Amino acid sequence: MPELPEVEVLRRSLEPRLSGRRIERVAIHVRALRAPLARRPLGALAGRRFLHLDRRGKYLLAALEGERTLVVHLGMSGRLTLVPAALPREPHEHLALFLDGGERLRLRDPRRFGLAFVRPTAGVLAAPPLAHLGIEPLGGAFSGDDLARAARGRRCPVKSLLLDAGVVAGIGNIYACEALFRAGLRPDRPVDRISRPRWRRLGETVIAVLEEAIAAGGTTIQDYTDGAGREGLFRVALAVYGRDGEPCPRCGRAIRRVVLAGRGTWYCPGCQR
DNA sequence: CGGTGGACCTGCTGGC
DNA sequence: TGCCAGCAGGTCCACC
Repeated sequence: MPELPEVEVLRRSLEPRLSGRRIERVAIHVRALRAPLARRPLGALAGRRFLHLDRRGKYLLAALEGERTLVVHLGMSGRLTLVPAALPREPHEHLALFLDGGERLRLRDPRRFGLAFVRPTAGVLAAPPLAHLGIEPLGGAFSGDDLARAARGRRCPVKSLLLDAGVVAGIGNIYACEALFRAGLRPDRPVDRISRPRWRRLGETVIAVLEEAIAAGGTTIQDYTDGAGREGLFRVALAVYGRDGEPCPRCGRAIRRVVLAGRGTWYCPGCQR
């Protein structure tokens, strides 16, 4: 569900409400998400205060006192919200951190593709599964040149390159489709048939679409909300994603849906070559 | 080695 | 109305 913009909006919404707060109790209600929920390390978070929230790709990193970091990945359907502690537990609420001040941070995830685990703060970025992540597209260091470099020796469709977290971290299906539309590139164009200027343009559209989505509060299709339960508004700005049969906002031709590498893929056959 | 397809889960929607 | 197929924002792993 959530891609980089949604995780970043979540981070911004939770950071001021979490930092300095103390975890009083940890409740675990399910054995495993995508990986088992380790009871002991999660339970050992009790008594610690939140220091700050960071993000790496689609991972949310909550640094706590005592050199512990809680890492959360929302998978497809995960939702992390801060609610009153007395609010009844909802279905699929798998993990809850009860905080001082009478609130709880809860993780709901119907499909259980998410992750939640604890690591020593010092090594969290260097250890799996974060270690292999590629460049941060919004860090200021990213450009289309990074994509061109990663494409060397490969022949996969350009959309697969954008979705490869080892190349760029945080782009998912929605923003891959939207960036390719804005760059005028067909999703199935092989990466060995893209010119340097085209790569640069794609790099720029990736940054622009991610930044605009963050400014709009992310994209809500079904599940996504920020930490306060607010939905994202970027859905109305989507040009192609989920719009098969609708007219292209630029040329009016019907948006087409195909399946590429197992994922639904939307593009305009007129504008994207 | 790179690339694809299936597996992992639940829930919603649309067609019959 | 009810049922079932298909599809969903992600990632990993087996296989060619």
